Amino acid sequence: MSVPQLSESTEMYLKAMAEMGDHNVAISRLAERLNVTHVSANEMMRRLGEQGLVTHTPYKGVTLTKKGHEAAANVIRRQRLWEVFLYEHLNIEWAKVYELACSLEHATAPEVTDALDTFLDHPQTCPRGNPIPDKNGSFTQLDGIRLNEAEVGETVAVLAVDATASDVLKYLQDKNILPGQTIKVLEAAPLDGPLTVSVNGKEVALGLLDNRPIK
Amino acid sequence: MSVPQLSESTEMYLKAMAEMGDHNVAISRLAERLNVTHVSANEMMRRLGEQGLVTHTPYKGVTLTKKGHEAAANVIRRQRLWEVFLYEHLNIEWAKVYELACSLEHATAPEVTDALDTFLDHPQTCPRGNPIPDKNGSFTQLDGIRLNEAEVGETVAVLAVDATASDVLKYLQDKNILPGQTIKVLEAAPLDGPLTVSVNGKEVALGLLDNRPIK
DNA sequence: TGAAATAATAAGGTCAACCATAACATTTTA
DNA sequence: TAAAATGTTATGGTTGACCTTATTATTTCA
Repeated sequence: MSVPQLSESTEMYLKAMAEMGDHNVAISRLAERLNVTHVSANEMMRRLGEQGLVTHTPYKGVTLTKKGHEAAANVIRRQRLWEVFLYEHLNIEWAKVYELACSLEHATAPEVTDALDTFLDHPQTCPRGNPIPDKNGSFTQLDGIRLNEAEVGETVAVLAVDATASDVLKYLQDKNILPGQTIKVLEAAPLDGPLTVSVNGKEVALGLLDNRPIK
Repeated sequence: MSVPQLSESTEMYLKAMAEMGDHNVAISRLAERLNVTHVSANEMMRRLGEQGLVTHTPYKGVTLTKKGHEAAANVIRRQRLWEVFLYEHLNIEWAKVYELACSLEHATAPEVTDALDTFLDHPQTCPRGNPIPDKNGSFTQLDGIRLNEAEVGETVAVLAVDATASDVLKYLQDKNILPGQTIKVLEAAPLDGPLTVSVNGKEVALGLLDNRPIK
């Protein structure tokens, strides 16, 4: 009770936008990710526009305003802190943590967020390897490359995983493609096709470009 | 996301009913406690009745069914576990814990509840002294008396506090009327009027009958 | 026992966030 | 450059949980 100043729905849209690059996000991509129709997403963008959270340039996509970006960083902060708690302290499996933390984030008052941050000793990244914004919403930027940018034959360490869909996370968990893991790129199918990588001596196919490794 | 099978609103009604005695709860009391009109509460009771969660005997009040009682116990379990976490581990002040935990409870998946219970080492009571239902919804019953049932002149230990309203909790916190505290009943105004008690050598007036001490 | 208090129900309205269908505008690409 | 793809807007509908106002039913108590 009493927590939300922005609705859960609004927070989900803002978070999705931030996770999708913040700038000129196609409304149809947003709709896909949030599992709503593009008409609903359009409507919602109009509302968020009225609230000064996003700007919409027709046919070019939506962009977070400063205010929107701050709100999004705050949501992401809450979520990633919960991810750390669920993973490190409650021992919940890696692939489930994102989704379970997502529910909690919307119900978390600022003082709980801050106390949690203290309790966790100010973690820098979530279990997926992504940075946790600080109280003011500043992110430290990861300096890695996308997995599809790695050379064939190159061995890289997984820095972070962008994926949020639970089936993708489950797949990565099963194949042991987790932050810290070393993997070797064996083959890249043409036209940005699937990559074949080697993990712990096993070959794994990755159709998704959802990993961000560092050399 | 994805957590709730019962809506937040439904959970709040069920919890309130359980906290108010479970049996023949006057809909108008319920409405007061939840800050909705009695018409809305009536409507909602009709819906919960259709879902088999409550039975309504007109002019007699509403009663939780077995199913409703189980659901309520589950909500209370989640809330009280969060209360323990917020109080013991995040060091959030006693008077705020109830309300902050209330937000979290609705966003908590069963596996998170169970993992939290394990993390907290299966606590028996919340910071307000009330028992935490187990996984199956069984409560251990407190054996105390209500403060207004104590004799004038009697010294009692506070077993638990029933209050949930944040201003009441704040008052009790300020006056140090917390579980474990020893207090002496100095005077009882007639007609269930306010009690005067002594706490740490200070006199405190209690108009509310919202404490449950044990001899 | 009859008036006052309390409880229940009816009727109609709001609001956020969704939906579908359809028309129209712009951009991409073949 | 025209057709296909993509994006936008309009219209009307749904659902849950509220609201107000008003009427009717029951219980309580003086």
